[in-house]
Amino acid sequence: MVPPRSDELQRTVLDAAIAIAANEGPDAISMRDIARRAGVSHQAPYHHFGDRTGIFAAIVEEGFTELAERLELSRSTGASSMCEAYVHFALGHRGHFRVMFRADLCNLANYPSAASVAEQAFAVLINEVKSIVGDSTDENLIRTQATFMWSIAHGLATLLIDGPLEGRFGEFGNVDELIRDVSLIAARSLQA
Amino acid sequence: MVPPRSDELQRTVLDAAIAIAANEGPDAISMRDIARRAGVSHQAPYHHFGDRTGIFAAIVEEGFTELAERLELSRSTGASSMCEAYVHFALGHRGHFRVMFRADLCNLANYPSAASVAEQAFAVLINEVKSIVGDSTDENLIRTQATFMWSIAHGLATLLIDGPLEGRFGEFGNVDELIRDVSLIAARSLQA
DNA sequence: TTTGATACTTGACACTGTCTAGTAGAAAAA
DNA sequence: TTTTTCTACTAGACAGTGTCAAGTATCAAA
Repeated sequence: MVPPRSDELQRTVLDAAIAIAANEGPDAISMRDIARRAGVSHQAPYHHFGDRTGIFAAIVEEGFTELAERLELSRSTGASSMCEAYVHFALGHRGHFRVMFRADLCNLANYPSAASVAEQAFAVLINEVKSIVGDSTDENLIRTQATFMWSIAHGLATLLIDGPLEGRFGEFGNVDELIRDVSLIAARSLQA
Repeated sequence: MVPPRSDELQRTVLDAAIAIAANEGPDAISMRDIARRAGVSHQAPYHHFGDRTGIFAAIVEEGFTELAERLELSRSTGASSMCEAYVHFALGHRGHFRVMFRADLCNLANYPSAASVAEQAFAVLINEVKSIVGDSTDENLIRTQATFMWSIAHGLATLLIDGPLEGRFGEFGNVDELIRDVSLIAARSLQA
């Protein structure tokens, strides 16, 4: 077996795992299979990630880091575009998204830095809701509104990725348009 | 090994699988482990379910059957209570719900009866939206509204089950109240 | 009495994650 | 310059998994 002896094995393994998660789901990820494709021994990936859940933690961390960035960027253009940003991130990073919310794959309590960036992404969302309904509003109302907004974005993303929406309304037409329209309804009801 | 020689093995296996899916996630389901606990050989469950995906198909079918019933029952009391019914079903049947939307676990194309009841549940939802916004409304608008309603219910259910909502707003208080409030906002924006 | 179906059992296979114990090469310390 | 230490791997073994193939005991129908 030829050792590639390169520090990029970590990245190679991670990218392979993300691609498999996107196409076949996270459970189809096999450490040995990835090692085989990378041309290294079956134990090489363990050096970089500890164990299988270490790979999932790395994916979660990378995913939430980018999600937080995207949400932050969309803040200036209002709640509707933040919702759109959430859904578009999910569609563009299926591999990450499929892992990020699967608590059974990886206990974030064991990976503090991953848990921290997840926390950060949620904070952006809640701050946006606060800036719309007013920071001084009843705590309970803010909770309700934030949950509403998050549910819409998360639900639409999940349904689009998992497939039950596909082919259910004729030939489906323009997905981006559907995302925009749903996001607009959500943002409108937030103001009211 | 003592053969229980009872037709109830199928039910025993199914219940064990559902319980494991609810507590540790569907991927923790092990055919051999379930067989061991049921006191039968490692191949006994295969007689009833064909292979591992057969168990998932059975869970999907049972889940969508009950979900369709619950949604149908809630129709008389409006869109808000249908949304509540969806979320409460998910919380009360975590094992089923966790499997029902995981396309990677089981290709429904191979299990027509499961696919059929799933289709039926979605139809109830869409019919309700039609009866609210008006059957003659623009096809595209109905699609948007139905997607909106489904996303809210599905998103809230998923977030509650997967845990990211828990402990994020103080001690969380009354979950039923949160579900009702979010459902009310959603139903209100549907009318507008 | 034979046949056939049902509900299992047993054994084997390839594959998995992970534990343990190495090793080749480069950098740091003596 | 030699020795030590660290990094990035390799190699072998183990228990556990889903699944294929080939049995067997029980019972109803022909």
